[in-house]
Amino acid sequence: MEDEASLATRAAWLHFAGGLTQGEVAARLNVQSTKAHRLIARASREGMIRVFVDGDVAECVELEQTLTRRFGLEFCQVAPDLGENGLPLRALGMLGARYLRAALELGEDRVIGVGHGRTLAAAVEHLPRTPAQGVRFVSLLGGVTRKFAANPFDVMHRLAERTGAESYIIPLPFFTNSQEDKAVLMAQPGIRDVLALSHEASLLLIGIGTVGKDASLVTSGMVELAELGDVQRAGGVGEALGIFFDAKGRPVETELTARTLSFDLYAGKQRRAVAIAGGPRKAAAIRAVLASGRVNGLITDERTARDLAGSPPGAPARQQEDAVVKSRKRKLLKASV
Amino acid sequence: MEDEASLATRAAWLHFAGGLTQGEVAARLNVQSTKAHRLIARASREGMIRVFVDGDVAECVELEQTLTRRFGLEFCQVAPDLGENGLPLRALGMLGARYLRAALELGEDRVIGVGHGRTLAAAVEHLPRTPAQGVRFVSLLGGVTRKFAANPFDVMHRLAERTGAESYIIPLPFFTNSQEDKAVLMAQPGIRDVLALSHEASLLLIGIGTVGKDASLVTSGMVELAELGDVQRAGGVGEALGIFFDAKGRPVETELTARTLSFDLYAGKQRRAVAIAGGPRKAAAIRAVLASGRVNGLITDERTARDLAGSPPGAPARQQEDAVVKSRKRKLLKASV
DNA sequence: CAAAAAGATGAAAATTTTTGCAAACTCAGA
DNA sequence: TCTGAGTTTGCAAAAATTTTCATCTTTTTG
Repeated sequence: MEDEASLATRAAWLHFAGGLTQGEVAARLNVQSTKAHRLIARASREGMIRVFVDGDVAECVELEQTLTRRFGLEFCQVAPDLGENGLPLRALGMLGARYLRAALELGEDRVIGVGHGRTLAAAVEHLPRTPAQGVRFVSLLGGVTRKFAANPFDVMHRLAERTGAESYIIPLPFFTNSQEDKAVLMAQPGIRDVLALSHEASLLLIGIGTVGKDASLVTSGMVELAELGDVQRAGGVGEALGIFFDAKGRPVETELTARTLSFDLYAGKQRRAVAIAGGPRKAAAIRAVLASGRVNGLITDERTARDLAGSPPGAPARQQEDAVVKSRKRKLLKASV
Repeated sequence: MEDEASLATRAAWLHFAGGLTQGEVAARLNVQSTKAHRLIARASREGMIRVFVDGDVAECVELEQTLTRRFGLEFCQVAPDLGENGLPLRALGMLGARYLRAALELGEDRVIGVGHGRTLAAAVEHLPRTPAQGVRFVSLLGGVTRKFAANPFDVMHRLAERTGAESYIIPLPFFTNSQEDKAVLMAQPGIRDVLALSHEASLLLIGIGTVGKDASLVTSGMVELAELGDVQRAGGVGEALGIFFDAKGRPVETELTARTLSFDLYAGKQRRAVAIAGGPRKAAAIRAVLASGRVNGLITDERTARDLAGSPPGAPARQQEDAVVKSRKRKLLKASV
């Protein structure tokens, strides 16, 4: 077992780093070429191979500039369209991982706050092993869900595992049962420390949620649909770190607000807060959150970026034509990139 | 032109990040599949694709630990064997580039000193574009060679080009004709400044040379074979930054010493000095240099590491058998990893 | 302006990678 | 020791990739 994994790594190294043909790898390792293939496939499957594409795509760069200007951002990154259905998790995960990696290697941030959501999970998923002792990750919100869906603790754990950094979580529900509960829980010794730590974060990585009935807040069981209904009626369109914003970017106060257990985006100094978000139904939510001015960086995908930029009439149609992604089995790199 | 590069990036992104087949990429981009291939190949060739192999190769990790202990190093990295003939430039280049990149992104070193040699050249060759303004590279030795072979200036230039950093060279021979010449040359205004700068370096990247007749010092025409003979007779076995060391790590004084135009490893404070070296005939030289205690990091390849670790009797022989690497054209990833 | 050189293109061939499948193996439980 | 589910193997076919080569375009240069 152990031994085989090491062999798989070696095979992958020979193939990807050394550029040997799978046949050559096989010869070197004294195995059958199909076995070499399987070793390499295994290494890929287990996520040992990480690929980043660094160059610029003209259209995306343009969108980045447009969005930066339009929303007064400090920076913006747009991932080229991969034609994914539903959430563009792959594209976002990739870019998010690249950003996070750069931040880690730059080493300027000693404490990094982390939000919730499938998109953030995808970013961590794509992060290559990057040693970063001295950095501490801290969860910005309570993370107990009823159903399972990208368990936030897993995300934090994986982050710790990939970087060797310590990571602190808040083992409490995102939304408490009552305002009193919230006060009691927040006063717990362990919890207080984590909350205090989160205020030291110089970089916040956050997701953005919608308020529709397909919002992952609902599907993951964090909130009841009815509760979200209140928010919607009050004008809420987008959520970040448990705060709901209306279309103008103003926080919406509802009964939920008082019992939300999360980092207070409005407390303390303005920090570097980077949102990673995108997807067919997210544009309005993203607009709302950006309008709040509490977020100064955005990582999104090309289609969403186009939406946000105000979809110019003569937009290139060719992307759409055959947007149907053949659902064939995933290619080697596919699974792992 | 400009436009094509962008398209190439998009194609590469679709292929590597999205996992689309080259045919699918072609369809999406409305081009011929062979053109898609060429676009992707181009992106790879230009170093836009970064591949990380995350897993550890058990044997290499073990060797790293052994060497770190045995030579009292601060750190050691061992590249898995790629079965290269002659110098393992690819493996070393790869690991060297990774190290340099990490150092650049960490941004702690404002001045980085750079030595000579094909190995260092290979490391720079593999370095992806890594913006690093504010860093200055400085050549640690004179670099005029008689014949051409990995012209040191080219290395420095490429380093500058890849990183956007300034780089300073010493446009003089490595070995001057006489001791008097050396004094005169070193007093030149421009030269003095560069030498002064090199003393500010907090990180030194150096190569290690042998003293045999195939030493690249000889083949590149920097030294006459006869001159090296003197060194050998005096017990010299390895060279680093123009200083020759005997098997115990003591510097060897010869006639050559007095007219060597290079950074003085013995001057000033001990710095972080990392040697990148490996290859079939280098073990003795590396031992000598490490024994001097002037170097505290080593990046080498698996075979050399095994040599250095004292080649245990029952070492795996299978690696050796078919070490012949077919000299076929490079695979896509090959060029870029 | 025309010839030469350099570069891009697409069809087809050669090579490499990936998958399907049946035989061989492993190993816990009867 | 035998049995059967679950793996692992290796062959061969299928799919994808890379290279080759002949042709066509563009650029350079005399």
